Amino acid sequence: MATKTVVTEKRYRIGEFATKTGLSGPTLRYYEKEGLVKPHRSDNGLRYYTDADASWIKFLLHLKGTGMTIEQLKQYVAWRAEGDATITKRLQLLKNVRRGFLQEFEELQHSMTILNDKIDWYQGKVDGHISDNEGFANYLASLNHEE
Amino acid sequence: MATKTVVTEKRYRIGEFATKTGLSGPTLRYYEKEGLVKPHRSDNGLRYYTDADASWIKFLLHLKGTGMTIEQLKQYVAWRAEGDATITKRLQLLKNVRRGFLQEFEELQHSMTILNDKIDWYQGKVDGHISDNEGFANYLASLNHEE
DNA sequence: CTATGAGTTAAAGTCGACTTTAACTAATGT
DNA sequence: ACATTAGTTAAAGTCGACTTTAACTCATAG
Repeated sequence: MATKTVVTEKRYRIGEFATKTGLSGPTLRYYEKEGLVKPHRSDNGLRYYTDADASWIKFLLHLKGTGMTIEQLKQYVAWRAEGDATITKRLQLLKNVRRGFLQEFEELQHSMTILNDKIDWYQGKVDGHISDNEGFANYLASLNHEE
Repeated sequence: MATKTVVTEKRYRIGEFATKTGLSGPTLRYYEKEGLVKPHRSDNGLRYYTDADASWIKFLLHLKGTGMTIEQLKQYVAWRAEGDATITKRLQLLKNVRRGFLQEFEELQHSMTILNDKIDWYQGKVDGHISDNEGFANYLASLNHEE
């Protein structure tokens, strides 16, 4: 009789998983304490994570990247655990997050413009294109940005 | 002999200036303590700010918005106080800030894509376009984003 | 001229998001 | 077997960026 081979999903212990996700071990434990991720335990009591857990963490980090706080993520995860009944709540939460994010995004673009102008101005001074005593306000006025 | 009228710049006391800049009084004092802004004093000892101070604060807030920390702003301000000898240093600092900011910007855009996809997925579930048991991973795969 | 609302200072407190410490147990290479 | 290296917990500490408190003084309308 041939040996039966059970294909088991890869198990990552916390150290390897930390490397994989770019988080630290303590941060993973912290996220777990906050209920954001639920690793599994091997028979010996050590945590292990799977590739599915990695996808989940990545998704969470993207949400976090859009400005969601840990508290908001906890709310989202709590609703998710409640099942389909909370789908509209989750959708609403994500839409609110997107609204805030878009707003922030516009401000970022404006700041980027200002930063670029300032860099150009300094570059001009360094390269001698801008007279020694032309101020930045002056220079800005010479561009056509609204403020 | 006609009365001489000296046109004086408007003076904002801290409360009015806080409203004008969107910062709080304590925050303005904090920034002052960190050397980011130097308000003036009237004869009675109260702080006052001018429109030029407001422009300066706005500029600082834009830099802050691009990800500069208070410490970096302090460095920038310190160099600025040293005069033209530090222009290349300041230019270099701002360019570094821009590099980091652009990098962050790309990550933000990616997160935005994920957030949008997730919202679309929820919307699909709510509207019934997506079958009850199609997971997000599945849905993502049906789009053509790289990850 | 006095009540009420700003403004003053220095110092302590808060908050979010981790990080570090301490005191342990488990796994692994030689 | 033993020395490293990795993992375990709960609790305390850190850090950046403010915010709050306390104990004052100053400004101004009635």
